[in-house]
Amino acid sequence: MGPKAATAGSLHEHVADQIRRAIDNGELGPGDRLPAEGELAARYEVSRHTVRRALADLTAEGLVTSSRGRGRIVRDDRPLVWNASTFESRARHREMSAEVDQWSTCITEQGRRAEQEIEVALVLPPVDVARNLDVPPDRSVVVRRRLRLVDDVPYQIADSYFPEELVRGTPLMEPRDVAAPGGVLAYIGHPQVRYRDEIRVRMPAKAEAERLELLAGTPVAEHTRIGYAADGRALRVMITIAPGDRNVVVYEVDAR
Amino acid sequence: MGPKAATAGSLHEHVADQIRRAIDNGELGPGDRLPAEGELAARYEVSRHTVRRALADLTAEGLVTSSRGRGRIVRDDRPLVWNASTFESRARHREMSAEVDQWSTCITEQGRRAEQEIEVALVLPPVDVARNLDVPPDRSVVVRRRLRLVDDVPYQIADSYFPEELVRGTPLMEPRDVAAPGGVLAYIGHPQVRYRDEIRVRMPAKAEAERLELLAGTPVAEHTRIGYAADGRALRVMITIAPGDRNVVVYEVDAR
DNA sequence: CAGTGGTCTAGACCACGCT
DNA sequence: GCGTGGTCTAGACCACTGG
Repeated sequence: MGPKAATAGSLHEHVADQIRRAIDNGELGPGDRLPAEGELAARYEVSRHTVRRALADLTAEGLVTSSRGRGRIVRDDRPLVWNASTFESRARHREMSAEVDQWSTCITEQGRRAEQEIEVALVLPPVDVARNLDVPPDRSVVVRRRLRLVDDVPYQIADSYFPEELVRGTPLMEPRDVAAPGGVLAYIGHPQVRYRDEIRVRMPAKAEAERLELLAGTPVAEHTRIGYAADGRALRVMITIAPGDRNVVVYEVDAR
Repeated sequence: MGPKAATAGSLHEHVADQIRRAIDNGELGPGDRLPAEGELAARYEVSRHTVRRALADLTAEGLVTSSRGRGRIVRDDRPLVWNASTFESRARHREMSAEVDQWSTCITEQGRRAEQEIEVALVLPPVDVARNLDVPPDRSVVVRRRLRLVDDVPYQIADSYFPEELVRGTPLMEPRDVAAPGGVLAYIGHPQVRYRDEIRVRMPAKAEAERLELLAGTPVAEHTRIGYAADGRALRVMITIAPGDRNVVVYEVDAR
């Protein structure tokens, strides 16, 4: 027969549609194993390459995963909730113990185990950070880089940038968990009274995907929080990379 | 030579890395055309299939686009801002003309042209909607489906679900723009005083990708807003699908 | 060791955009 | 009509997983 007609109702699309349908209507549930490539090729009477193309598309859509030797399975994503509107609020600080940080509390409340890998450095700020922090781009800033883990699975990357003079000699320069009544910035004399959050959605860079151990077809939210003092000065820029398969971001808003 | 060594430093990864680097350091800027597949195959001394694999990965990462006959070009994404915290706030309603709706205003302020295609229907609610709206899953609800366009480009899908008894006989049953001082729900006697927003990040379903004319490798934010009355009753569930290449979601938060 | 997915080649034809 | 990407086959070997 030779090569088939192409484009619109292409063979690989047909194969992908069949499998997608099986997943949508529950024939194939989360965790189930897909038939092997060879079997699918036989079933639909196409070459193995065509089956692989269909499966590659489904993988890019985030529906299935593959691993060598083990086969392909339907993904099972049940993200945890991250309440960005109460996170770091002063009300929340008041009702919480001063000993544990906000992040750990948020996760522990959902019955999971939280952990952070922390690293502190003095760096030249990325251009976006310099602009938002209102410092010259050639002026070093302090960055606290955290990899947050839940039950030993990477969950978020969260990098906080501070003007150097603000945090020099404070506990924020130490690469470990810090917590204080009312929040650490308030504790060192610079309470944040207002935030601006910007949320972008994109595919991860290669380095991010590796650090977070992301499967193919997993997008991330890039959540930027700029914290301001009462006089309008920017105190901190926090950039959180939150994989879509592990995070739901929540805001509770008053319709004032 | 035959088939090469595989996996870690695979050939297609090498090719992809080279091109990625050229994009990162500006050798290839947004809008620039990539060399043809054949030329890349020759340059890196691999088969065309291997080049295609590398380019497919870059496409899935959202870095490049392709179209038949025209070649591949580096993507240029400059998203518009959507301020979800002031959107629909009563303060915002007060300062706005009662004649135009919030969405159009938000876009017009950024110097662009907004448009909506609206459709109203009576449907059985999706399970999530039924739960959030606190109605039985077999009880019909009213849905207002909107496709929002900016300069004729699809920008968001926004579907609002209402309990039927709430909107029967009101302007909300009509498939056209509605606006009223203080917001339409307030106008018909059910002001929203509080919202809960949930933001999920995922790859689009096939139908969504087609409706929004998304390029491969474009993730979406699924933004669910549940509006509550003063007595705690849920009045409305709005589900917005916002493509990552066209949207930045913003929240302004008081650190009360 | 058998079975699965991962990588790669060589070669063919089709559909589209542009000139 | 030429050049581009899109689809497809047939066949080969490699690497990992699990019994």
